[in-house]
Amino acid sequence: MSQVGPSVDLAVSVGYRLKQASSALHVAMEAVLRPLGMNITQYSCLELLAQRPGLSNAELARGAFVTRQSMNVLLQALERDGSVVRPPVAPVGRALPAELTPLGRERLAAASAAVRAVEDRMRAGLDRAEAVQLAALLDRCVEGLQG
Amino acid sequence: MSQVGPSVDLAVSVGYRLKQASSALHVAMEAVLRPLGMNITQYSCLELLAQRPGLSNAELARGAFVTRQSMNVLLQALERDGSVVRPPVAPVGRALPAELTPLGRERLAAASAAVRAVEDRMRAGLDRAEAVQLAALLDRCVEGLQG
DNA sequence: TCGTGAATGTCAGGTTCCTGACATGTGGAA
DNA sequence: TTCCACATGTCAGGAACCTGACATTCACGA
Repeated sequence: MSQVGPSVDLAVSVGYRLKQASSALHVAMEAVLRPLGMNITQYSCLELLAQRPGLSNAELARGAFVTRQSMNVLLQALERDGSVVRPPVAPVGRALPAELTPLGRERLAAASAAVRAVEDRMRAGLDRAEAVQLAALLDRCVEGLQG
Repeated sequence: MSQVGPSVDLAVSVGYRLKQASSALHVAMEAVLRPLGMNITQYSCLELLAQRPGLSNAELARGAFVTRQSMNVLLQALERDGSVVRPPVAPVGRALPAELTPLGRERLAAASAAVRAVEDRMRAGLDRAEAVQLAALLDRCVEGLQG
């Protein structure tokens, strides 16, 4: 009984579950970040910069799964409010390595705690082994879609 | 060595993998639906109607993880091109039960085959048991986030 | 040496989705 | 009955993201 009609059976579709889980995570993250005056993409950008200082706009865009253009306007906003700094001229090529400011680190700390709480809630029904396995399965899905 | 700093470790974050997988699926689905002149949300709407005829605008919105307002403009477009019909007056309450037309079913058939191919590609590296388990784990994540 | 391709930053325009708001219809509680 | 909470459909305005395009910079090969 794999498939009766021409349709994708949403009740057992991995893709549908994926979208559902992603949507729920999106909503939950927006809910906890809004009181902090922060966006999901803004948070992603700051988090990426905390773990890999010096990332360029294009690299940040790939890491946050948005286009260079979207990340660029976001970075300009983060520069304006003093969370991020970029050199006025590129040290090599055209890439401008971005860095967190102390203010950026401070804003990230609050956001990161809130997001970690959300992630913990998401994994509440999973033990450690299951969480690891879920991550591995998702990785293989990405490989299948990209490779 | 669970966590050294205040940050969420993206390299092992389930949430990050989830966003990555969802993004890859989104890109892949858009790529196969674009030649058919169709949107992801449009496809979701038609697929939902195929499996549960008579769904209202609000119910379709919840099923496709968008707002009523977004689904409404989408439904109006699908009505204009003749894929969907809604009664001019609500049979009960304010809900207008939507139905697929033969044209809508036809357009869905092509889209559904394309999407199924994408989903198969996503599960290429997973055996049947792993796919079932992935779906179950994602379900538990949703429960954790919503409950 | 030169030119070709790839990657980057950036600007402009358009599309999609969301938030806020309002009117309408239903069902239960006072 | 009457009132109030809730759900639905719909309109208007704004925020976020994307596509298309262009100039600049580097690496590689003819």
